[in-house]
Amino acid sequence: MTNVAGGTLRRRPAQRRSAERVERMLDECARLLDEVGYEALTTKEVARRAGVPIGTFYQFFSDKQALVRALALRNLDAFLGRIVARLSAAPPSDWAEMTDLAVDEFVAMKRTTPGFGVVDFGEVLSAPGGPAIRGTERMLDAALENNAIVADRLRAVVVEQAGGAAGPGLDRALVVAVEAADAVLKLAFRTRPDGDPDLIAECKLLVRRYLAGLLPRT
Amino acid sequence: MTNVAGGTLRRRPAQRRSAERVERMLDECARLLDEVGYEALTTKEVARRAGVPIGTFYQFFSDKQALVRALALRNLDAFLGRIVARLSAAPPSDWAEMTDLAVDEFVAMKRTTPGFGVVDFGEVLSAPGGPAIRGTERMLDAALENNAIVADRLRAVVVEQAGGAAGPGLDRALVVAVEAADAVLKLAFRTRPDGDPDLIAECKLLVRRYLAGLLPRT
DNA sequence: GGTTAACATGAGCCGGACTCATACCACTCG
DNA sequence: CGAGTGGTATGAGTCCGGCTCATGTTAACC
Repeated sequence: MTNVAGGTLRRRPAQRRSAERVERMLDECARLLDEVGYEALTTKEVARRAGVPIGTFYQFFSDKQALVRALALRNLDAFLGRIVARLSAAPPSDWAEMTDLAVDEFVAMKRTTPGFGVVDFGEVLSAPGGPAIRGTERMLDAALENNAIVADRLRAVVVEQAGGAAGPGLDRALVVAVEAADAVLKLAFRTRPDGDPDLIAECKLLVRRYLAGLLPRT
Repeated sequence: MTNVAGGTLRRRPAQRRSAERVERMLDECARLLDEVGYEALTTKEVARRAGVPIGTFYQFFSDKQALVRALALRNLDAFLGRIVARLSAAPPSDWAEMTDLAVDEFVAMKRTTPGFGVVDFGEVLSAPGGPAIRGTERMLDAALENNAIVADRLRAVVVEQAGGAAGPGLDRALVVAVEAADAVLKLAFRTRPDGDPDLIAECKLLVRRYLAGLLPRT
């Protein structure tokens, strides 16, 4: 699993104290994201709450985006970790069960993990302002199309679990499914802070129907 | 159709000159969005390019978000206008044709209209940072869940065109379909500036399969 | 104990969002 | 035709947030 230092940190924390500080900054970032959102989040406030001077903050994070990106990656790993854990604990017999499970885990994450789902993996993790950025250095390469990572890891699990054949079609379908599900789930939580159950159900349906034509039933 | 002044402007332009200025500001906003993205867009630069002093800018737009929101609404109206025009010119005989047509129009808009699709209707048009905003006045009510507007208008067209029965299930399905399609299409344009054709095709498939179970075939 | 390199700190710089005191203008009325 | 009046236009200036860098502090090694 990619950990927090996976290319997003300026300096990898060497001492235990530094590592704790980084964690605290990420924690406070998450809480602030829930409280005020991405735009209103300030690095000063994150540093203040984490009890870290602003200078030290910038020793570890090159900028505000890097902070949020690091948090997103941490959350992503937690999310995938939970899915993998549940899959190996009780392997589903069915495709539909498997995707339902993924949706349920997303919902559980959203309810318990501060800052989860506030930032759009696809948007924020790729370059600021999308691919149209010109004058500044592109920070793409590192994180371009990060939802593809979700799809990638899911694919590995999926191919292994269900014994389905891999292929470009499957890959694309998974990326699309993840992107669509992500959007609908975000809508569900925008509509209702605890997640509109109807929309969550509809999300499951969407993924099922989309994938139904494409995949074997194990 | 909601025009630009539909609740998003501080002051409605009375004279012709003012109206032109507002249009120019929106045009420049659109081009800047394509060039540098939302974050790097500055109100000063928009005003400068539009040949309008910054003070005047703020006479019409309460803040940066309001500007982008107004642009999004203008684009949305253009988009829906095109769909309605094509629908009445050559009514499709089929559900699938109709949704394909909507996707094609989205792609055409994206290719010809600066700034289209850069801002997420759902995200930017609702409150900054989602529903979790606390300290500041909420600007929800006006624009909460704007993708619902797309769905709404589509629904009207759809029910009329296809003679299908309206209902809460249909409404929800349309909102979900729009949200999902929007996300996948954005992915298509992030992957390739001119829109990845495979992903565009996959988007059509997604909507077809999702709606197939729900709707009559005319 | 002394030398050196890594790390920590926060005052301050730069620039962007947004305001407000002032100037300008169109129009009315005596 | 000039004074009055209410809306409109303007841009210098305020405030604040992202980010830096000169300086102070600690750790490590000889």
